Amino acid sequence: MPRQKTGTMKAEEKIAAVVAEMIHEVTGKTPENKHLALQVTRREFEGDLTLVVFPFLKALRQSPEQAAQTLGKAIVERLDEVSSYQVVKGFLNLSLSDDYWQRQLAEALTGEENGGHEGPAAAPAGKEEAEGVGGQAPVVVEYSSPNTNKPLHLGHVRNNLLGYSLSLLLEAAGQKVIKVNLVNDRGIHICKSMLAWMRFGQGESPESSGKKGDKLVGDYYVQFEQALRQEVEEIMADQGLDRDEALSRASLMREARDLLRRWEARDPKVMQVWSMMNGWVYEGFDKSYQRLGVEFDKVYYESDTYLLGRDIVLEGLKKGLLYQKEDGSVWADLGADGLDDKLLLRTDGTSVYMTQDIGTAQLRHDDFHARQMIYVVGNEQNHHFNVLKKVLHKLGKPYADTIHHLSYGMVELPDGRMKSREGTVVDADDLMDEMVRTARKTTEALGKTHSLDEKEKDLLYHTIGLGALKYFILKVDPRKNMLFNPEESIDFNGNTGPFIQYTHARIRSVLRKAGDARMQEALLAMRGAPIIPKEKQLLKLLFEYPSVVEEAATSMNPGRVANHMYELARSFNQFYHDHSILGEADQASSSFRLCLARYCAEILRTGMGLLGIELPEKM
RNA sequence: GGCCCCGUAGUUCAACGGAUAGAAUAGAAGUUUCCUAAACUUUAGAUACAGGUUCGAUUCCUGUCGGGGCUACCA
Repeated sequence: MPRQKTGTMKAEEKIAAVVAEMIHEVTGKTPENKHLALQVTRREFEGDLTLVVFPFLKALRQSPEQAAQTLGKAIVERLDEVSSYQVVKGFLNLSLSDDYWQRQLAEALTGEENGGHEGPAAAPAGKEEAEGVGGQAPVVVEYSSPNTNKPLHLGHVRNNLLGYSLSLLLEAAGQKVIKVNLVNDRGIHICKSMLAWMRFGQGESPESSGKKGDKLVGDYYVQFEQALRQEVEEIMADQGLDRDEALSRASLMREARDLLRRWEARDPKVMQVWSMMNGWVYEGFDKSYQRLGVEFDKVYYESDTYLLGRDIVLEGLKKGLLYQKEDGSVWADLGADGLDDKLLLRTDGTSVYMTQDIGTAQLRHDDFHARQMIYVVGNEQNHHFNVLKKVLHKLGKPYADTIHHLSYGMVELPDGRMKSREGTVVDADDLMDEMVRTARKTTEALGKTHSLDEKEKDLLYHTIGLGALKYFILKVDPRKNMLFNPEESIDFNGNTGPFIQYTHARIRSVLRKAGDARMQEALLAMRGAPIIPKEKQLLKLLFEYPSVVEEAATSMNPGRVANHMYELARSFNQFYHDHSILGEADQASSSFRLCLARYCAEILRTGMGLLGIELPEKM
């Protein structure tokens, strides 16, 4: 069901009400809400809204045709908004009057808000009560969650775009949203890049080398792994040991572990290198985030949360909620949940990944008392989050139930997943560079940049390139794995971001030509214009938008919005190809089309905005 | 081995249990004196397989086959 609007009642709700009433009159039963939901009539049939009558047949004791006829007749009689109905098999197709459509359009264009952006204030009054949550408890969305030993790659790109878009979607659906990042800034992998830098770096810095900070640190991590592999090979050859044994004897590995111990002991020298190198990485990340257009309200660092996690675990142990083995390691018994027991503190008392996440969850809960804590994390960690929830339950934390893992699929390459060992990792910055380069090439080839200065051009190419990338990724259902082929550049034609951007630019061009005065006139002058099929199709898509946003928010799937935006743009192009807006002789029709085009541009802008995609005025 | 996810045109993606399974791209053929041809039109092409549930299944259930993930005192 569409969200209840303050003020006017939508035709759909009135229709549903009439149907419910009719069914009740005849049968004495109240039909289920889900059966009263209307769907937009498919393109190939006449009508605007469709009611499926099959669910009512038993109660009404009528044939599909009869039932549809009865209901259709009653609806047309009782509601001015509905002008006619057609019955096709068990489907009742209702047509709304042209006048109703035009009133809706005028209202949409003059209202303060446009579709889907109602803001928290417009949320229905008893909503919080109904959910038993006091006030405006926010939703916390964690995304990005990078490690500080490697630059961002394509997988992070999907994660960041999803997390950011999801946050905007939830806000559009009336929630208060806090965007957070959790930086994994501690652990053996960080020590590896530190060690390599200390050994081989000779004081190299981003300034001295001109390298982006995250890249520089990533290079040392790679260098460590190479040096380590070489040392291990040598040990294996010289001493005839197997790989595991050789690994544990390798001096590099021992030094890295030693570094970790010194770090945990807060050795000032180690801390100094650590914070310096992390600083470089953050500078680099910030550049990438800025280019991607994502941001955070708060950043958590694992180095701040793992100790809290350890305290919580120790407390749980004291309370007897956890158990300790003879070697000193601490475990959660998850046998009752059908899972293996989970280690929470190692024999030497240090923390594991799970321990840190326990601390993070607690800290986050204390900070925001969120109604929901969403973690945008890859589906390879399904098990981890399952266990996390179970462990928190075991520890008696009620917020365990507020945790939701938005488990998204991997980005795969034609030969499978990215592997750093095989050098197939697609770097985020490189990818963005390439997108912008392609945007430049394509745009210049079309020769449409005369009127822009250099700065405007750069901005435009960035907008188009990033638009293509974001749309490419967000149009896919987050839960599914998706494929990226580095050999083929991401498309700019067809079902793509630039296609939608281009459609918007064309509309804006028409609107500029019309001018403000004519636009104002049009609002009043459009009444009485007959609506033709291609206009009707556009109207349907435009007014379907709010429910699409709602659906996208509840299903946490920005792809819903992306695909709707494409439908809308395509539908506009079809209309625009066949019919003139400003050249139309009939004043009412021309005005109506102008309004239609304007609303179309607005919905495209807000909808694409929810995907983090900007739409240029010209391109 | 166990658990989880996924199999839709050549390819990449759609489809609250609803009508004749939509698009894009690649292929073939067209459209520009006209508000931006990054557009529009036509054409051909798919639900892995076998059962079941029901008015109706790509969607839900069972089995088979195929792909991926997880199953660390890594993160």
